[in-house]
Amino acid sequence: MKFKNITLKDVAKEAGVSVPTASRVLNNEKFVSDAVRERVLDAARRLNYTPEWSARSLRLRKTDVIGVIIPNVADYFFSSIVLGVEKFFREKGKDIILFNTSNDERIEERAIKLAVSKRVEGIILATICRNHNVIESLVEEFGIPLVIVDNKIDVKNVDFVLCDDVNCSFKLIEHLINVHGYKKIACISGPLDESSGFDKLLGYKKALIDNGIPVKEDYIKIAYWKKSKAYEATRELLSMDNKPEAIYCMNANMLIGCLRYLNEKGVKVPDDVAVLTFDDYDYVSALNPPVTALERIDLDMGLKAAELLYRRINGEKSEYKEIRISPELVIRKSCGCK
Amino acid sequence: MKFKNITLKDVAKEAGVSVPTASRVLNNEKFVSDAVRERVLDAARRLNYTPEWSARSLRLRKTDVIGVIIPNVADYFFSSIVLGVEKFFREKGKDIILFNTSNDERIEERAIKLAVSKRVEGIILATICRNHNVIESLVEEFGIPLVIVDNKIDVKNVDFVLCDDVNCSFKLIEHLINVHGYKKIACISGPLDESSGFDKLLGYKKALIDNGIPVKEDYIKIAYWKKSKAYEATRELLSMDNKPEAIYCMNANMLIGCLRYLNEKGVKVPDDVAVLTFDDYDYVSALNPPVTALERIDLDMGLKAAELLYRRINGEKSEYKEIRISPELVIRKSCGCK
DNA sequence: AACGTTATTAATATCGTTTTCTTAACTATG
DNA sequence: CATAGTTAAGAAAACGATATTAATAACGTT
Repeated sequence: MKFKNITLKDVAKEAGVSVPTASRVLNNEKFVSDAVRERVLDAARRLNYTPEWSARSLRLRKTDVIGVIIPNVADYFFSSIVLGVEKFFREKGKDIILFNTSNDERIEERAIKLAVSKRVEGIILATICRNHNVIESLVEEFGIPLVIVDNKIDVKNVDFVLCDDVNCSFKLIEHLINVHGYKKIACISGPLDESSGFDKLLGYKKALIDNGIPVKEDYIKIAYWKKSKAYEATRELLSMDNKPEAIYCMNANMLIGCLRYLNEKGVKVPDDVAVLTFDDYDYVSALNPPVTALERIDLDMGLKAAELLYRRINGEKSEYKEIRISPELVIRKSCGCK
Repeated sequence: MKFKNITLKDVAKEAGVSVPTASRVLNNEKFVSDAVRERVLDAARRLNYTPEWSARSLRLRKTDVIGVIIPNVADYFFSSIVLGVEKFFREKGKDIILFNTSNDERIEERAIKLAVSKRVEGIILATICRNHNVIESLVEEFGIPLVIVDNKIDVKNVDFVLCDDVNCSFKLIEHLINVHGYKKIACISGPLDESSGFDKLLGYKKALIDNGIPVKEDYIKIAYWKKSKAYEATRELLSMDNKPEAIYCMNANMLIGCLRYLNEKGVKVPDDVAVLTFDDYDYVSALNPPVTALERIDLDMGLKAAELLYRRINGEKSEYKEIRISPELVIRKSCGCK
């Protein structure tokens, strides 16, 4: 069943040349005669030769492998990032190996170390880590290029690809205030020790304050990006004496939790309460009513991160960047429009 | 910045032993004195040694890498499979490298060849390929264990992990007939040259026939798993003289397309038309009304496939299996229940 | 005391590449 | 025609690990 692998030696022998010559041909180097080149290529084709990558890696000290470390592949946001990264690097002839951290800080830490020990050429990381020492020391010590997506943390010598969370949140809330005249706006927020949560809340508050509406702490529910907690939060919000007129969900997961409760109780959107979400996914526009959101950026984010990483791998030495993507509003019916 | 990598030689020197001895210690082999073992481990720790995997692979002729080939990571169904596979194999100390085929047969073919040439130890494949020669010849020639998920194709010496599509479709339709008395049931189907599409249609037809309802070809729309085509199909169905009482979407993507049309036109579910879907994802239960579906199996599928593959990698020689997962109905309101 | 046995370590070969380093042959130049 | 320069190809070394084989030490047996 399993035959002996064809090596360069076999190809060389078949073509009647030395091994290094065969190597030179297959790597498209100069200084080989056309006759020999032809013979070697022909032999390689005939024998169906495929190079042994581990030998090549060993010699060349490069693996052509990229590490992608994310909290959850089965989350639309992250899997879209992975899609972009895979597409970009596949074309460049690099493989990506995937690490799923399950939102566990220790697993993330282990994943980073593992990736480094496997000599990946670069890492794209969607971090949930609060302890940045590991990251910092690995970057310092091994000099592996690192691009962090979605969350800003305090680490040097790293590129970031982020969403312009503050302004985006701001835009959503201003729409509610300016167009619909709402004043009682609640939000279901992510955790505040992640910049993507913190900044979104910042934008929310800024929009209120700029428009002379006092921030009401009761209207802010932290649901840690989770459906079940958002469900609970929605229940609490609707059982208040001073019910909000609108609920702003800071990601799509929490939107799902929120809508589950609303549908269960027969609360009408947007008549009884308006609903907004940050992320726009396919199903958001298929909801009844379709939900107002911001344009999708995950695909773009993956692509941008990949591009940046690629340039670093190829030795670009420029200042470390912090790219902010700024999606536009996608107005649908759940906010009360139309 | 980037220091010289620490090799086993350095460790050996530091510990004052030979290289092979250091190797034996780190691989937990017998025939080393406790004193030496301690010295080597200590040296390795002090120098922060990490093995060079390509060297190890070269010598051992094993890569500890699994290939996962799927049409689209950013599709919930497939990313959930990936999640299961990653979790399983991470624990076994194996990496997974991801190939996204973008639903393109040629890319899939290339991915398989690439995976093989990278000497992955096994492959998990969600295929859309109609030309099975490539698969067959690779399995034959290289003897790499292969587990195919979601679609049955005509290939020998391969394990399958599938959904019991015929019976599941049957269950859904029978529910519509028996409980709700519907007779005019349309379906939006996947392509029929994939078993997952063909078998679902088979179950649909069987349910009708077994209950004495003639199959009406006009009620069968092929939408190739796509949102846009499902949108179009829904439009066609609702513009028929003899409108269906219920629409059965064979996957969640097509459900989204279908619902988009229904919501846009203000068609009431389930009063004007009942709706069913095959796949159940988080958002399906957050829709208004929540949509009746079958239990999720994607996570389970990934795990099962990984287990099977792992056993093959470890040399299990038993008969090749065809595992069928059989999810139960999840009855919600979109079918007219409650 | 001589020998065999066993536990521990070292020396060497090997995996499949690519990178020097050489050497040979050919070309151009005066 | 001599000499330098260029092109083409091979020989040998290297990458970092492990497997195989050989060597040594310690020990018990007779």
